[in-house]
Amino acid sequence: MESVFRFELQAVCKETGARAGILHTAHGGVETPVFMPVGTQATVKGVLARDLIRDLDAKIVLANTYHLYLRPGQETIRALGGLHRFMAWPRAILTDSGGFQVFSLDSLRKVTEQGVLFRSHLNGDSHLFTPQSTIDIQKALGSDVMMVLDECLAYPVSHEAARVSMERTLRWAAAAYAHYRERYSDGLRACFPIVQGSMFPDLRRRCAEELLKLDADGYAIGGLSVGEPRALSLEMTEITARLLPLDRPRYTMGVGMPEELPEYVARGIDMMDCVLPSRNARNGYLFTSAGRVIIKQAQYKDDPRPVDQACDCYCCRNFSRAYMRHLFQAGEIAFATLGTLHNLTRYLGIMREMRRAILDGAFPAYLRARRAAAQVETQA
RNA sequence: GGACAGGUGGGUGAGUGGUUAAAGCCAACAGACUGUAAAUCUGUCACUCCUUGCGAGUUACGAAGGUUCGAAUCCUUCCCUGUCCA
Repeated sequence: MESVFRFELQAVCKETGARAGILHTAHGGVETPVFMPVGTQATVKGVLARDLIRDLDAKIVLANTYHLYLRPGQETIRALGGLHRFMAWPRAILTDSGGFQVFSLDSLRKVTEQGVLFRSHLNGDSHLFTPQSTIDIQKALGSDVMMVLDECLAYPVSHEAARVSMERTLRWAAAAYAHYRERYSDGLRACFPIVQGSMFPDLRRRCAEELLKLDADGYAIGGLSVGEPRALSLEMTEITARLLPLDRPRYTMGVGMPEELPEYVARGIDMMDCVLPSRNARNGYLFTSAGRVIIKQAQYKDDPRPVDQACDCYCCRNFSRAYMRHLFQAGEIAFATLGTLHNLTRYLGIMREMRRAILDGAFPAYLRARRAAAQVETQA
């Protein structure tokens, strides 16, 4: 029986290795390269699932195992028909394992060989997350793409500490994958292991090579955007991506700024996610084709122009910068909605441009143009 | 007319003799944010000067005087605000 989940590679840029494809899931196809909006708590903060579908036409979003396990609990979600039904999102969902919370909640957890012992950030209760339990939780949620539990390290760390951690992440990945194969590998969903190794090429290489033995549905590159210089994130991605199988999707976790997206795609990455478009929107930082707009700045007080004159999102079609600034200053909820809608439009628009360029064999020219534009913005 | 209570930096509001150019909050201004403990967080917020320093000077707690080494803080008078009584 052919698996519902599969990655269809449609085009590869000869010059850069950038790829265009379709990730077929039980909840629809996902054209790649893709940016996945982050919806940690079963909602992309600020926007409705309806907006994500009608306005943004997003095909896949993220949700988070740790957060949904703590509240409302995966059994509650399962009883209500699963995560897709729960959040009225009929399209694909990728769930992160909680590995990022090892990094972001570092003061509330303890890593052991067995797994990660978290003290709940909500009430202090202890919860042990194991490679197997995080897969069980993600299955209960009904995730289309499950992630194995990994240890996301902060930067910088010593080579030795990174090696010890990476080896443990490898053992966890093997355990999680065995569990997944045994119980849930029904072709309706996928499971991705995560390459770690901090900023050490030899560790990245070893980790990737070991994970290849799992013959996984796809591969993620984790442990980036944890405080390292941007060039290092790209370098680690490049080193790692080269080792990954051509016929499997590649996912760089937690990146990046809009001008960085083409750089990842140029290194053969198919999937990305980041909280920047949604979080920064709520904090008044809007991404535009002409650079950033920090909407609270006094210069926008009477500015009648849309946030981005080259954007046709609902926000830019209807509202001025002056209005957006007013909403932000007044603390109005509508600002978060409009700003997030705009920022995600920008991100998804960039991804669509890139996909088209790759399919048209025009990606190298696209990349050069984007790099030139980014150069100009940096100097401005 | 009388009795109380008050008048503090853009707003609010602490401070009731010295470590106070004056807490906190708000507003304003600027910055950060990268598999979301975030509609969050940080910085600036009287003026002038320089050798930019836990630097120097000036002005400032209704007004004007006074006491004191030293006053937003104590005293006197005046002005204003609120409440109550005539």
